[in-house]
Amino acid sequence: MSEKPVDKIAGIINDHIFENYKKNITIIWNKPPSSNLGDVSFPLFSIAKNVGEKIEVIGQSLKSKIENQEVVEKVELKGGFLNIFFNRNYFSDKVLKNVVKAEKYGKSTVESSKRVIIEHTSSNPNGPLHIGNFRGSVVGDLLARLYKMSGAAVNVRYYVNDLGRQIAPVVIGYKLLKKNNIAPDTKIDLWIGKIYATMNTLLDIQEIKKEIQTKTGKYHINDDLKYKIEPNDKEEIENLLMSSELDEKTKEILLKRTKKLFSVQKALSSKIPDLFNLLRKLTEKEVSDLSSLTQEYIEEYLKGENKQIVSEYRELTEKALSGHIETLSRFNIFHDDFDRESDIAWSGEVKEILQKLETKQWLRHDGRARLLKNDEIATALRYKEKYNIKHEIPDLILVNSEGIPLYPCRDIAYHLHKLEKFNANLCINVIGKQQQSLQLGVRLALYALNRSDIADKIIHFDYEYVTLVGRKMAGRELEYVTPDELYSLAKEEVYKFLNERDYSEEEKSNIANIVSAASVKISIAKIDPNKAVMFDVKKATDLNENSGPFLLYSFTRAKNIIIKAKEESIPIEDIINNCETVEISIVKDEEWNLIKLIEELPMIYKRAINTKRPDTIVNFSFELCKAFNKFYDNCPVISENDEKVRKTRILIVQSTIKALESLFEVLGIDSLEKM
RNA sequence: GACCCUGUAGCUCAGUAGGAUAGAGCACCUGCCUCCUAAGCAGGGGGUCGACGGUUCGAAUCCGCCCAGGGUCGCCA
Repeated sequence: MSEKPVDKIAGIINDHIFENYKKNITIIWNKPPSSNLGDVSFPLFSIAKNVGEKIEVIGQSLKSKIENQEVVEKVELKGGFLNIFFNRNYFSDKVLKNVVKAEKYGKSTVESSKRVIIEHTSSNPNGPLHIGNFRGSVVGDLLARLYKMSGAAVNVRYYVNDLGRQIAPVVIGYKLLKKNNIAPDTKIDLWIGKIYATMNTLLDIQEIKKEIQTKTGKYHINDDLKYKIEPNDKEEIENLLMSSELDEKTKEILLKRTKKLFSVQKALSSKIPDLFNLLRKLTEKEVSDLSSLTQEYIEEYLKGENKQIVSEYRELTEKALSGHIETLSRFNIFHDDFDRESDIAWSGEVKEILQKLETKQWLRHDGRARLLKNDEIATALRYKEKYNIKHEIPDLILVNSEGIPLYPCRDIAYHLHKLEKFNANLCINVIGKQQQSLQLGVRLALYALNRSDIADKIIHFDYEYVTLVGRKMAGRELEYVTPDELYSLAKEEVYKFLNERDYSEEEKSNIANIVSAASVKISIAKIDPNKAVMFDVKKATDLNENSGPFLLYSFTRAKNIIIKAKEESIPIEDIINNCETVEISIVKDEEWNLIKLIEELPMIYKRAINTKRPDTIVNFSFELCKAFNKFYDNCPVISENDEKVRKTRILIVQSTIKALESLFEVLGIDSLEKM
């Protein structure tokens, strides 16, 4: 349809008001609460008030203007609303034939002027993806697909934070295992996650023991127990601290840390006893001082000159990343480019940036540390004014007191060339909400560097984190749920259905893969990213609770009608290819409601992009499927005797298929003909 | 203390450029497979939209003030 009927009517109202009252007002419309009130309605209150006319009078004159439109069946004036009923056959004729003939329904050029970078996932390469950062993957993927559907050029990037301090012990642990010919007993990133938890715990134990020794001067560390807290260790430390001369606050902190470490150690030695003990023994045997070795690794990798260490780091992070990629691909989530934080650190850009900032009045020195006075930048360069920020903005720490540049420096450099490389006019960073102030800091730093042009193109698309029912996620204690886990749990559920069906093993496996992926992905995608979610594994893998399988099932039902119709020798291809000649005949509400929804799809895409709410796509898909299932139950296609009605229904089914294919593409889920 | 987000049915969540009787799914009851796959459909119960004020023809939606939960706030990312 070249112009939406609603817009056309709104236009008529607008013209009428302008002609008679010389006023230009925005016309709003909405869906009546019940379909027997009409298909669309225009509230007249504000219009009447605006032009100083009685609602009845303006309503009547608009009614007579509108009711002679071809697409309009009748107009009713009720309770201050102008209610429009469309001519169902006329409206459906336009919609169905347009959709059926479309190469890809919903594909548009609305955003074709945009070149969009979407950065998402960007999880630290020291363990598996868990549902927290996977939420970002899902949201980012939907956004990317949405922009593509709307004609934008899209570049999806993954920022690999391989410089994190906590990665060094993992590299060391991984090397120890490799040297001793211990092979992974599970998916590589999961295995790395275990090493991460273990090595960082060992490191912490060593460090706290050292600290207590220095501070109290009395504690003696048994060399064999450098990396372990025994129950009597714990008692000794507690007694020592209580009787020591240290101030209360220090005592309290040290005590708390000791307790925490003891419980983490306990958790690990019960969850992964073999690996934990093995790594502890290897560390004791082969690493004299884990703490200083870690420091050496961190420093060397930041410099990037020690080939040996660089290659060890690269091997480990590459492996972890390969696990992420494998996981993501199960859910049809792909990246175009991977950028390593270390590459940026080695490039010299950070130095340049710091030098440039050094010349500005906003850089504050504090010993060797460098801080950016963000509040002053935001005021002086009118950032506050532009984005309506009224509160104070905290400083951004660029360099720590040891003179080491921190993460934001690299992120500033990254943004500078990321946008230029792709010639992007929009950059959406899908990053957890915790980084809100950090991300703002980076944009302000760009302002300070006279690159407000770049900063203004960056959007921090923040999403809330995921918590587990009854517990917190904690990588260090191996307390997390992975998308891989959900995927296999969902698969078990799917097989419960499939085992009652007479499909081949190959078919079953294919169906199980697609349904499980959709189930997990949709269960995450359907929630507003702004909402912190309490994640319940049982619910997430309950197929009745989730809309993913429901969407897929609706599609198979639609497809099946077409397949069956062909078997019954109904000339489907012919009807579809020559749909112009079909005389549309709508006889049931279920047909009509479905068609109205199909017509809305392009608008839904537009709105999802404008409001940056990819979750609305899921809700719309669900509504559409619901309407289709009602149609399915009430409107037989193949056995329908009236030829016009039958052909109309075939076009309705085909349009539904087209709409769902489009939606599935945006959601990144595969479709099935059988399930 | 400052800032951001959230609070809607027993549970999980939609609905916010102000609109008519606040909606789904799950769970709980009741029906429907001689009929295109029942992973479906039909029906039922269940709500002071966190509280109180304000703005107006009209508020879950906008404003103010509270309350509760989560997050961030100088060297981790």
